[in-house]
Amino acid sequence: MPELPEVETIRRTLLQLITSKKIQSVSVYWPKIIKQPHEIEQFSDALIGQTIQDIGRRGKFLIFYTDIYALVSHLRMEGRYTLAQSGEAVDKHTHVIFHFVDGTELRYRDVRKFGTMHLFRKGEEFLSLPLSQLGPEPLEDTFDFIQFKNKLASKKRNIKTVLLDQTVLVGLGNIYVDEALFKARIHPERMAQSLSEEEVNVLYYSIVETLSEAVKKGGSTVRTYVNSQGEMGMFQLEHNVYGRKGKACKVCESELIKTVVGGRGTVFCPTCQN
DNA sequence: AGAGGTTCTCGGGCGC
DNA sequence: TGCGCCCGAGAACCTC
Repeated sequence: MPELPEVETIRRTLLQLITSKKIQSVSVYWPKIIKQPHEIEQFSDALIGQTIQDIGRRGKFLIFYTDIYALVSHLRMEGRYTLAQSGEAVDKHTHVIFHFVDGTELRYRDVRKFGTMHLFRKGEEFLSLPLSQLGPEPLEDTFDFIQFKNKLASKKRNIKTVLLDQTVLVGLGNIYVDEALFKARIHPERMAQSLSEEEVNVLYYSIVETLSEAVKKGGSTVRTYVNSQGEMGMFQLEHNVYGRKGKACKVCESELIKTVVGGRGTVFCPTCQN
């Protein structure tokens, strides 16, 4: 599910909704979501009495900062957060609930149960997995063109697969990688190291523009995703290729093709992207 | 029926 | 043979 724009939208929404709230207790109904600490009771007990101070984001990870902890949360395919009143019916796909002292609660719902949570002492969250190996943030100054170019030159894989590798850069998933490659007019199966400097340059700016534009629009709404207030993102209206298999390319009218690249469904324009 | 927005692990193959 | 890297497959789940 959420890629960088959706996670950023969720971060901003949740920040408004739960900052300064104090946790009274934590319920975990599907322990496998919690990857650290291994003992679920330690996870729940540690958070009792903690107050939400801030919410950060690193790539597709949300980071909830409390007084002394950093809770790192990945939504994978279908994870969702909602704020509810205690006492409201809990549906069967809700796996973790953070109960606040004010009678509201933050619920984590995840139909496929792929999402993960790791609890660290604040300051230690970047020292080990899952955050320790991540590449640069494409919307920050740390996304350096020269480094990006050198990284691509060292890879012997197709460009789509390389861009999905979160150690190369963070934030791109299956939707935005197809969109960025379309914008850059690059075929998803091109070998990364075969790209000219000019092509890498166009790709670099295509990634930045695609993601920042999507953040501005509140992300995409695809199937099950809505933000934490139940609002839908609007960027899907602007998709040029994702979800448009068989439709006409908005630039040249050619029929968009769907294939599999690196095991992922991939839509592109056979005329514009080569 | 099988694909789906994600990422981790594992085993095989290759080059040095 | 050993090591490192790369790649693809499979797994973690459920819904339509």
